[in-house]
Amino acid sequence: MSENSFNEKVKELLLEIPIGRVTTYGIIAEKCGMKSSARMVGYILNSLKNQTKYPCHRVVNRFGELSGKNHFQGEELMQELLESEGIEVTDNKVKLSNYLWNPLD
DNA sequence: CGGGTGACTTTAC
DNA sequence: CGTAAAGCCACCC
Repeated sequence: MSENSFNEKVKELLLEIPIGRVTTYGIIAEKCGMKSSARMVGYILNSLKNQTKYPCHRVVNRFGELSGKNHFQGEELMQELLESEGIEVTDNKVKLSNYLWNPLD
């Protein structure tokens, strides 16, 4: 019995994201075996946003936009966290070409 | 069981 | 990366 496999897998994957890197909902979804349901990733992250244990701020949409920043505790908290890790945030988004993390890495 | 919603993605134009 | 439409799945009423 794998419990809430999806939820659990997302948590594990979040903890595997290296500092100074970001990933997308689609990648997480696919890595958890539900690539068709990237929406669920954001939905689950919403449950983890209050838990500082998980780096929810390192998850962006496919264009690198901070789609979840509005759902964070502070309005600019997500960007501040990313910048504190060395990630440059411009126009409310990051450069996936430079910061995107691939689980295979 | 059905309808609405959401931190998304893909395809088409 | 513009808009529009469809797919997707958990959760709530």
